[in-house]
Amino acid sequence: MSVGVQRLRDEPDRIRQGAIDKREDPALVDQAIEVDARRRRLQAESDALKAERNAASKQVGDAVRGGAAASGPEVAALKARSTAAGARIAEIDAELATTEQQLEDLLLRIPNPPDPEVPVGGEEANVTVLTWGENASRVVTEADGTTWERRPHWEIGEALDIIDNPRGAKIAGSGFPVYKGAGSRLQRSLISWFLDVHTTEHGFTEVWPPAVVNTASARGTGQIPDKEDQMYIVTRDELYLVPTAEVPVTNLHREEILEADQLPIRYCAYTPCFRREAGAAGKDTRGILRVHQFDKVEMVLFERPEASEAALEWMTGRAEILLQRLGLPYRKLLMSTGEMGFVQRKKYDLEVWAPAVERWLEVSSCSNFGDYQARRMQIRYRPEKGARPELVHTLNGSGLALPRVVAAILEQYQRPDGSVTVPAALRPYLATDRLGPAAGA
RNA sequence: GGAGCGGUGGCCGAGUGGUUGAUGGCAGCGGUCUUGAAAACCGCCGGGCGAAAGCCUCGUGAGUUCGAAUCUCACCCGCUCCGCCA
Repeated sequence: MSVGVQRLRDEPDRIRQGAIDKREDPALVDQAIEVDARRRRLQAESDALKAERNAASKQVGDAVRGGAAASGPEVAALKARSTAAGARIAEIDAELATTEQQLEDLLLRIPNPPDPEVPVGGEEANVTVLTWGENASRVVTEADGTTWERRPHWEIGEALDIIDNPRGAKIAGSGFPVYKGAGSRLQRSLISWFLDVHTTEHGFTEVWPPAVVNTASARGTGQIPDKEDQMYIVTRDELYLVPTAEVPVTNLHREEILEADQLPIRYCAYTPCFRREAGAAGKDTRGILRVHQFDKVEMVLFERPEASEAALEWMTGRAEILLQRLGLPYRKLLMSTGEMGFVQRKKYDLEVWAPAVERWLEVSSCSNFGDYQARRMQIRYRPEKGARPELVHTLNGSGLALPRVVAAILEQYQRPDGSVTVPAALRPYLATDRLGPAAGA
């Protein structure tokens, strides 16, 4: 129930190649085709027997109403026919059920084939589509020839008393930072500004969803079973803390049939994001680059199939605009088949330059899922009035994730004295043009 | 947490064992009429599998029966009242 049996029959080669390029097992494709054929054979057999049983049952009713004795031999014979068919049906349906389960299991393990434009390979195959802005250097040379060195964001955060990791660790655990004073206000400002730009300039509808979802929703976006290890689970109430707003917002239209004139639907939503980061122990332990709880504004699109390709470019552009207006140099990467996830068809990552740690930091990931997610969630639309429903295409992208944007700001806008200039776009929100001890943090 | 009521097609809403996949209304689509529109009238009008015949689907799952939307059991969800909390 992910790649679609119809497509499996229509273009097995493309799906097989897609699996190879994504470094998954192409043999599953052939197994699935085989199981599908068996499933259809059993289905036909079951249907024929059911037709037989239904006919016999109907005759029982007709005979009794026609005056035959309910306990007479004529009725008894009909009943026997129906019962016999019923017994066979039970056997075949049992086999059918296991076959269907097998097929579903196989389909769930076949990845969404990448878009033809996606470069084949691993990390080395990622294509830098563009770079924007001039990367600042760690060592700054002033006009008078003096030099100073940028300090990493965690030092600045501590020095300005706006990020408190140790106390976060005390009250919740490591990876749960506390933002304080101007740091807290910076969070609010970024969230508000992102949402304001998306809603007032880009036509998104703002959504404020729950920060937990139920099992069905977690399954809908593929969080379970695929990424279950990454999620915090409230077992007592069978709830999952959202790892991204994508999960609740995409599920908004789960199992719905939309009208064509509703599309495209464009949502933006802020939520805190909770991630266990299992298996990432030891990576990026300093600062706020990799944490268990962070804040993010997400864009979620529901599009007509023919529009999704252009929509990915458009949506990625909306995220880029935010970085440009913050004045943060960044690069845009077209991710290779090996780097992109199981369910994506095409994915761009946006990375900002953090000049003190001299690293590119991923702040946005924008993907087109084609109909893959929609199939799993049964999100459909009617191309024309009265036409049969078809699956929509879904897309989503960060616009943007906060911690690394904050880190980049603290490094990029740093001054020799350790204070930080507020990017012009945020000044109306922060009500100051400088973060520093003197700014009343 | 306790008590009660309820979950039927895009929506409202009939239907308590036998041509009911489901009466009726609204919405929608096509047509007649009209300069055009409205009104009126006629027709169409849930979804899935399947090449088709046909099969499945009335919250979900199991059961009773020759046969279930209709009966039984379990579960899920919603609403109302009480309690609790803000």
